[in-house]
Amino acid sequence: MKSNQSFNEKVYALLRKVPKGKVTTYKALAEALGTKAYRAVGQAMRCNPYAPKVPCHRVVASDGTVGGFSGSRNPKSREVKRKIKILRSEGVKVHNNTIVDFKKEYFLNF
DNA sequence: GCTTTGACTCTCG
DNA sequence: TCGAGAGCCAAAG
Repeated sequence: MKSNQSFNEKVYALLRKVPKGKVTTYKALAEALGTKAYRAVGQAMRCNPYAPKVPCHRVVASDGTVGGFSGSRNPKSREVKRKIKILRSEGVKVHNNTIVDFKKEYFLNF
């Protein structure tokens, strides 16, 4: 299998598979790709060339905490806050930077 | 082509 | 229960 698309693009593809109102984790994405590059997935989000197509806000930590990137460290950015707002709009309940019923909304069946 | 970093995760103390 | 360290892979310099 040749990697025609870059690793990040694969992540975007999987992330795009995530239905609306559901969330996933970096681990799930990495595992789905057949690798353990959890961090590589995050890096793809960091670039996030496909902003609307790649809902990085739907990606959370394995613990279900949204914090982990520019949010906990930069509360002033409150960028995460906006993402949380979107998640709530999608139907995902988020409280205290954490996904409510995370396991319930956890989507790993790509 | 090697080194550094990174929006992570897991295990040990 | 919380904190620190190691491991893993990939992209960028």
